[in-house]
Amino acid sequence: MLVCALRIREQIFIPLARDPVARSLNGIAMLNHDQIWKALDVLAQRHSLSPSALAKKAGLDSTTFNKSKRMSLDGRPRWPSTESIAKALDATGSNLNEFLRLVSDSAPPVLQTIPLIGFAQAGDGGFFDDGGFPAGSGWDEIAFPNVGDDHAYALEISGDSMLPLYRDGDTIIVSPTASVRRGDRVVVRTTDGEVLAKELRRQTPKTVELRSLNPDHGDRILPIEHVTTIGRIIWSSQ
Amino acid sequence: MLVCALRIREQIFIPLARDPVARSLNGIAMLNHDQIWKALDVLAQRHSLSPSALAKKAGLDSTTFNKSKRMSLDGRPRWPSTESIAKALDATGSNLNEFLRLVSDSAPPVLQTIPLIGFAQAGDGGFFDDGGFPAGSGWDEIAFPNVGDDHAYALEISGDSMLPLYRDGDTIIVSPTASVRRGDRVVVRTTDGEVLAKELRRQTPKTVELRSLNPDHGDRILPIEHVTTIGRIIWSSQ
DNA sequence: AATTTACAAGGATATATTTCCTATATAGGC
DNA sequence: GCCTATATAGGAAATATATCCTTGTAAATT
Repeated sequence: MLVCALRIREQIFIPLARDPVARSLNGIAMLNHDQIWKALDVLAQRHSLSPSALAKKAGLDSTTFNKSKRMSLDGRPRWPSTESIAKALDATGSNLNEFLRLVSDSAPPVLQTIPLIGFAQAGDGGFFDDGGFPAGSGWDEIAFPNVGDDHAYALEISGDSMLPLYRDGDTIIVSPTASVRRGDRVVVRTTDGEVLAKELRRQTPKTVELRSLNPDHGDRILPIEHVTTIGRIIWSSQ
Repeated sequence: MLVCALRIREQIFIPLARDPVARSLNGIAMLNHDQIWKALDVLAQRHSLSPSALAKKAGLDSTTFNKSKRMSLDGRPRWPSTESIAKALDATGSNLNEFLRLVSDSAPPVLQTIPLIGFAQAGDGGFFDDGGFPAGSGWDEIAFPNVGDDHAYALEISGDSMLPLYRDGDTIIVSPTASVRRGDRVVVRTTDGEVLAKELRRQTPKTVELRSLNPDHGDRILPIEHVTTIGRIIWSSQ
């Protein structure tokens, strides 16, 4: 599990900003100026828009965000107005949080919105798409550090069937795209609509072998064709 | 544990924005406009500055952020320019992410910097102060959602002594100020310099009774005067 | 090939924010 | 109370960004 632990560390452990040091104002102002324009470009891209299309969508003149207008002829940087940015954000259904995520390369890891549902509900239809990702409208949401998987979801445990590890009411964070290996704690969805939280013992081309988290329950060997998805459990509340 | 689970939910579960719905642009623009001015005011306050002193510190004219100039005579909202905001941030040694926290009342909870240390090291001297809070310079740091305890710390498990619950390399988040009750998973520090992760069975005026997380180990009953601190485990990596 | 559409550069003008300036209010020190 | 410094309101002018408009290019459509 050392590799697994390191992976978690890599994702969450960050070099945080130290005390501000003496800096030249001009250098920083230029940096933020570039970042703001870049963020607008990324915002446009994310919505499959060109800068001019983003401006138009925002009710601004199509030339407002032109690259050619980002520096004056006299070499002075031109800053988009705060109002223009607000309009662009609104036109794309984005909020200021998302914009500032785009702005700052040196930001701490962003919080991720993680959909949350009860464990018992997870087997019902309509909550996952074909890829095993959360879908539909029955999900609540929690905030958590970026776990490196946009499709991560949270399940709230119900009942005592996963003791001693997970108690009633605990919340587990699941990454459906994370690679899994022997020993990982996983959530498995079967074609029968079952949702299981187990430890992965072995995975072959034909079967998935799972060890129960509750020692009172036996191991489970599933034919691979009965397994819809396997997601790795990455955090658990206590 | 229902109350415990609810407590965690209260701290982390947030009502996040749903899908954008039809909204009048003017209403939203006004909202962000107010927020940005308010954020500038809070930024000034945080540095014991008035709006005019903040403007001056930023190299702007002292009237730039005057309250009297935030709406034009014709009723049109005036927005501070992005350049002015950038200068104010730089003058106060703030970055855009700190500004974000000030801007948006509906922002997700802030990230908390949580000190991290190896479990085996935690019993060594110099890592905790008298109140059981992290101290000294041997701590690494991770980012985590605000757990409601400024003194929370993280311990990285080493060894197999806490199986099946915690494996080698797992990281647990501990709140030293959280109240604990029977059934809580806790980290106990003793006067002998031991650090134990156990489940709290009973706490009386004279003793603390702990159930081992590893069923191979017996329960432990400690005289209260041997117990330095008890912190509650609130999250665990998997 | 001709036309239409989208995108972007560039210039002139309109509009919005900052700057400059003045006056008044407030707070702190003597 | 007086003096000084700071904070704030308000008006005019300077400066900066948005808007309007034109032109050129590329790609898609007819």
